[in-house]
Amino acid sequence: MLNYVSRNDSIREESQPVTPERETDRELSELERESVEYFVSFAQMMGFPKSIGQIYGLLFMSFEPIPVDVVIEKLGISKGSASQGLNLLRDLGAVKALHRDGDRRGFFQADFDVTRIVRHFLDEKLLPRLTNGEDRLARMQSIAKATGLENSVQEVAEVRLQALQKWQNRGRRLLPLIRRFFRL
Amino acid sequence: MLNYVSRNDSIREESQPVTPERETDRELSELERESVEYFVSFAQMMGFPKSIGQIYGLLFMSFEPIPVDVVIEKLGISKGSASQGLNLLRDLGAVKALHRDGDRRGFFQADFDVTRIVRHFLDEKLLPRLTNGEDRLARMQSIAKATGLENSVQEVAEVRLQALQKWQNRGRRLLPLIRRFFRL
DNA sequence: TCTAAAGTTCATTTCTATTTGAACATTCCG
DNA sequence: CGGAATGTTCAAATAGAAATGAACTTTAGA
Repeated sequence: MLNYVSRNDSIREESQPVTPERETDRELSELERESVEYFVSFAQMMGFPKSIGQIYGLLFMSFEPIPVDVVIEKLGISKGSASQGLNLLRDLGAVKALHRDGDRRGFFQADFDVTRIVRHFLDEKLLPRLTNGEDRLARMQSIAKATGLENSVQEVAEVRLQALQKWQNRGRRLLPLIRRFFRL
Repeated sequence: MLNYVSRNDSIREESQPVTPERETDRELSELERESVEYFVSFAQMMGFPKSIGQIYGLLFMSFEPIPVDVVIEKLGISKGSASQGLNLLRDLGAVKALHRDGDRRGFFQADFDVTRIVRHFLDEKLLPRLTNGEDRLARMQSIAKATGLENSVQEVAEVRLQALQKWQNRGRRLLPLIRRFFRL
């Protein structure tokens, strides 16, 4: 949390005790640690990698925007993970990129509304699976109807596919229900 | 599909043309292949390993109960996977174990009602995560209230945690909604 | 223009979940 | 019993996902 000033190591030559850059600023506070764990679990539920949850969890509990290098140090993750993770989060709209005058680094701030993340999950993860299931089911139904199967077998297959269809339909109808429920 | 007779290789000495054990019986029919893929996808959505989906998919489209060795041959999976997978499915109630007189092998049959699988998902996968989230959130709230934080920081933290609480609550209320929707 | 900081990319490594298969246990039947 | 068929277990192999980090590109400002 708090204040991440650009560290122009070159200028400050072991002089003033200017906000002496306490070691703890580079470590997670108890609150940050809990937030990180909370969102790691959440991210995994949504099918995102751990690092995404870590980054969002950190930003969520950060009092002000954080530059990438601080994200890296605090979470102990690599430059690559941080860069990719932040870009993904930005694309999801879960995180906003800002910049500050006199600082070349990009800063990031969490969007505290998880709406976009949930919507992305529904649209990009759940919906495709549902659709995929519908396609496959339709294909099975046409195979079952096609000639070439014993009558008894065909009948059994059709009964089962019908039962499956019922569930598939329920799943499909659940989606808008969830959307309405979460108002998104 | 069809007829899996105990193969007592010892007795049938290259004599009668008794249901000549066509090669195709050991391979997946088109319908079975689709069913397997369908349930592999479904299983993965529910957080189960692929093999669970394969096995269930095969049994779902099988006209009659199948013995373990046929599951192994048709799916090309190992004895271990088949054994463990079938036991898990049996524990979930997704599959029923039977035995046939004059055959030492155990036979398995799919329960065509996916209710149990979905219920297991809700109870064992979703609910624990929700509860875990609630615990962590409560912990964060008590940390935030505790002394030791700047007033401004504390206030910001509390506002954010409140927003999070709102989502956590929604998630919690969604669960019974889903249950009602699926009638389980 | 040149340099160093910042950021990106992606082949390689690391980590984790799943599967395998061989050893072991059990059961059925001669 | 004896032993073959069946089923279980779990250490080790494998595959797939994610993270790393070094090479590369871009940018700012001296």
